Amino acid sequence: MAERLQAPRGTFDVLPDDSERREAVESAARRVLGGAGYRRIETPAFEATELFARGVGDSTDIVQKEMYTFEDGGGRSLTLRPEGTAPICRAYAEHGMHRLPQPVKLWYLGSFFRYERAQAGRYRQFWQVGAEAIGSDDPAVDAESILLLATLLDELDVREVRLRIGSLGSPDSRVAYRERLVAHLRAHEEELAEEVRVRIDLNPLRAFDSDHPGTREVMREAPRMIDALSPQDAEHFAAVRAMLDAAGQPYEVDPTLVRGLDYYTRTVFELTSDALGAQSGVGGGGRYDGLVEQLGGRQAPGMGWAAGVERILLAAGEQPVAAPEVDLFVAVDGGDGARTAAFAVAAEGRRARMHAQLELAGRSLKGQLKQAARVRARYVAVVGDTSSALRDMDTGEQTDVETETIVARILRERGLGA
RNA sequence: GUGGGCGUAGCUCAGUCGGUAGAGCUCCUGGUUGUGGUCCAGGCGGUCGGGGGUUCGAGUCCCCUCGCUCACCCCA
Repeated sequence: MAERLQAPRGTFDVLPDDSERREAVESAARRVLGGAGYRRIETPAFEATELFARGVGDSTDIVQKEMYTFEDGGGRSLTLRPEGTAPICRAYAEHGMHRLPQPVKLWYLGSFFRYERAQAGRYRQFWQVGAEAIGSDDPAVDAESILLLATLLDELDVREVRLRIGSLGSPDSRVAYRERLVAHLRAHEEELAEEVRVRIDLNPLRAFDSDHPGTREVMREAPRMIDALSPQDAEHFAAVRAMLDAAGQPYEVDPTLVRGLDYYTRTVFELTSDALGAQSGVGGGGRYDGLVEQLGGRQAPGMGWAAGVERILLAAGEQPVAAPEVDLFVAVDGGDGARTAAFAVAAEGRRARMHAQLELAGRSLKGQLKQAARVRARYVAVVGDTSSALRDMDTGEQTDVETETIVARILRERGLGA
C-alpha cells in the first residue's frame, strides 16, 4: 500500500456526524442576524496581500507571521484571508455601498486561515461567523452589534459566557496616550519582561496582558487608555454602556482589553467562555472608524465582530441530533429482474418526493432488513422477480403486493397522496 | 518557534521479566423466527507511526525522525 496521506496539520474534515451541529450555527446566525436586518455577504477566500498588510496592520502577529501568502502565476502576491473585516471593508468601498442607506449591515460565515500551532479550539483553517455594520458612528450600532453576538451565543447554548468591554479612543487621543504609555514603559524598562521590552514600540498595549510579576507591578502605575479618552469618546463609551444596561446585558469594563488588530477604535469587546481551554475567546470585535478610508474608500465608520464556529461548538453542550427518517427502503429478493424492478420502485418513490433508499451493496435479505432498520426506514419493499411484499417496519406487518402498486400504497397509507 | 503527554485493527484499548500480535465495538455471512433492531457462531481487517541500533530474538530496551495532542505565544 502507498503511504497514507493525512489532512494538513491544523485542518480537519467535517464528517457527516458533525455537519448537523454546524448547520445549526448557520441557521441560528441567519435567524438572529437576518432578523436584525443584516444580509449575508461572501468575499473571496484569498485577497491581495496588501489588503491585510494595510488593513490589519504590519505590527500584528497575524501579518508578521501567521499569513498564508503565495504568488500566483501572474506574479501577484495573494494571501488566504486571515480575518473577515478588512475584505468586507474592501467590498464596501469597491461596490460603492456608501450610496446605500447607512449603516450597511452584513454578516458572513466562512473559513479563514492562519499559520499557527494548533491546539484545542485553534486551527489553521477555521470557521468564523461575523457581522459588520458600516456607515454609522451611533453608539446604538455598537450596543446592538454586541447584543447580537451575545444573543447568538445564547441561542446556541454556549456555556459560561462572559462579556468584557473597553474603549481604545479615537486615533488622535490614542496616539497621544500611546506616547505616554511608551514613556512610562521606557522609564521602567529594566523591570519589564524580555518579550514586553522588545515590543515597547511595536505594541506597548500588550504589556497590560503580561503575567510577568515585574511587568505587572509596572503596569499597576501605567496610564490607562480608558482614563485618557477624549470627551467625545468617553461620551460614546458611556452611551454604549447605558444601552447595554438598558437591555439587561451584563458585562464588565476591562480597561486593559487589547485586541490584536490595529484597526480598532473606540469600542472593543470580547466574549469568553470558561467552558473552553486556554483559547477561551469565543468571539470579539469592535469599532473601526478609519479602516474603510485606510483601504482607499471614502471615510466611513464601522463596527463588527467575529466568532469562532469551532469554539462555539466546543463551548456548547452536546446536543444529539435525531437521524432523519426514510420513508421507503427497497430491498431485492431475486435476480437481475428483481434488481431492475427495485430500482424503478425507488425512482418512482423519489419522484413522489419520498425519502427512498435502495439496496446498493448486494447484501443478504437479512442484511438488507438490518440496513433498512439502521436508516430508520418506515416501509421496506421486498421486490422479487415476479411478486413483491411491503413491510411496515414499525408494526412488523407484511403483505404481498403487486410491484407496480408499492409507491401508490405507501402514499395512500401515509396520507401523502393528493 | 519553544515545552509536556501520547502514537498497537476503521473506533476504544490490552499486551506481565524482550520469545515472533489480542479483546470489545463496527462491518459482512450463517443460525435462532420465511426476512430488522435480542442472542449465538464465524469471517474481513494490523509492514505494532517511520528509520537505525542492541540482541539468537524487539510492540516491549536505546538513538533519530514524523505525526497527533495539550500548553506557552496569540487569537476565533
